[in-house]
Amino acid sequence: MTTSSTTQGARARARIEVTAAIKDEARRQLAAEGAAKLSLRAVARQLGMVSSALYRYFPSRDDLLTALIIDAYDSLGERAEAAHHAVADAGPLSRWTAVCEGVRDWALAHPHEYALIYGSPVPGYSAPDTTVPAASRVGLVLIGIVREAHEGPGLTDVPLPTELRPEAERMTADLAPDLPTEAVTALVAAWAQLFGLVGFELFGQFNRVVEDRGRFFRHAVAGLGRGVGLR
Amino acid sequence: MTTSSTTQGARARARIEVTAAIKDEARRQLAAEGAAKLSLRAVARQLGMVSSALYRYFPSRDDLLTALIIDAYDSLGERAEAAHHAVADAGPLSRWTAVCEGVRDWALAHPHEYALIYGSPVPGYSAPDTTVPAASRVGLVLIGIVREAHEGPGLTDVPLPTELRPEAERMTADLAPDLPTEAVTALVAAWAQLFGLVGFELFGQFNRVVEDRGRFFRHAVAGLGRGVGLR
DNA sequence: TCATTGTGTGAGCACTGCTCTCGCTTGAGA
DNA sequence: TCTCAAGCGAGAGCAGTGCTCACACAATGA
Repeated sequence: MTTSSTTQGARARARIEVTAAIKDEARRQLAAEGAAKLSLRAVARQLGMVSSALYRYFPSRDDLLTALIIDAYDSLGERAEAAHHAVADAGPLSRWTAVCEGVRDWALAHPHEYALIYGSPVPGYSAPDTTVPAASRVGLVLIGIVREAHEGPGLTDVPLPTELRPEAERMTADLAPDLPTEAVTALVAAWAQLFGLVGFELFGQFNRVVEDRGRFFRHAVAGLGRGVGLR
Repeated sequence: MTTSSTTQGARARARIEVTAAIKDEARRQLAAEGAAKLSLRAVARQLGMVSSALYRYFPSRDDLLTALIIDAYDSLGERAEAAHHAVADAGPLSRWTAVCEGVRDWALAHPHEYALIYGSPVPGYSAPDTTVPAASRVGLVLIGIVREAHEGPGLTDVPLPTELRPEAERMTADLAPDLPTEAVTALVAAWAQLFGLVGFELFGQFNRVVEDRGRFFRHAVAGLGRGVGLR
């Protein structure tokens, strides 16, 4: 045991490659057919291996899905971070809408992966804690925008009823102790509402209702940003 | 042919009963295990019939799901309408939050049915137009609240950028020509955002983030209502 | 009365996730 | 350098799935 260093034997390198190949093929099937039709046997078949061999790499279908979920969160998180960096010198509200549009663009480009992470959780499946860091990335970008606004041009005041103050302060301590608790609370709500907009567009709820969805989305998320105190 | 009247033969009545029994058992399995694990064979087994017999009533698994979807939409719609009637003499904003809380309560009580209609669409499944009337009921309740506010105490002004005006007027003509286009546009956005809040709570996105979810929800939807112009 | 229709049966197809045993190959320690 | 456990792939097999089809029986309407 105690095999430590980076340059492992051919065995270990092969394992990494095969694992990646399985995930790639699985992602391809996911994009083509959706999570429910992702079949271990079909993945193995496509890779020219027998289905049981695949269990050497992923102990179950759910574990494969978990790997794909983490990748999807990371992919979306990267997109949000990239969108943020691309408009680094704009005002807070512009940065906010840019990040939101990055999220929407990613979702439209990867509908099945979006459904995997923000749609209904698959069967009895419940995401393990492993996914938490990747899942947090979009939220962290949004917090970053509020923070920069707070330290820079400032935030407008948003109301917070007293009955919610204990919970608001709990959340603030957890998420961003350096920010006004009103802004943090509004941010959490806006975060959820953002994905309501994206989900409704993606899952067909806007069919026959909203046509010019890009413009509608831009307007709606600008409203969200203002609700958080950005300007 | 041309069998017309209500009091059909025993055959027809039996068909209705069996159809209902199938849906009931299917709903039971849906609530217990979720849509993906709903099995025609298991339903048939539970009902003491052979699986192929079930195809006399529902031509495919998707058709059974469609029936359940419509029922779920109707159940949710009823709940929203009941919540509305229960606070008929309150102010518009109170009525708004009451309806939103009705939606949330229903979702928490029927998580799998909620996932079925507002989560990611099942496999390759895409909901047929049959579901539209049932799916519209919650939206109609919300429109009704805005209408009563408009005809009664009035709506506060909400901004609408000129670039969105054409789309906003299209939506208004479709949904509620008698209401201010600013309010209708804001309403559509709030409608989607409402389900973002519900979905995040139900699908675990609020785990480790929001604890006092009832209060948080109440606060957030009050903000949504204000964004539409209610007071 | 008789033919048509509706309904339940059971076998069967092609597929799924997953398990288990069997050998081959690899690579680290003696 | 040799050895032997561990890693890995093959294949058979189990229990389950959605769905189809030929068949038999019962209800219905002409």
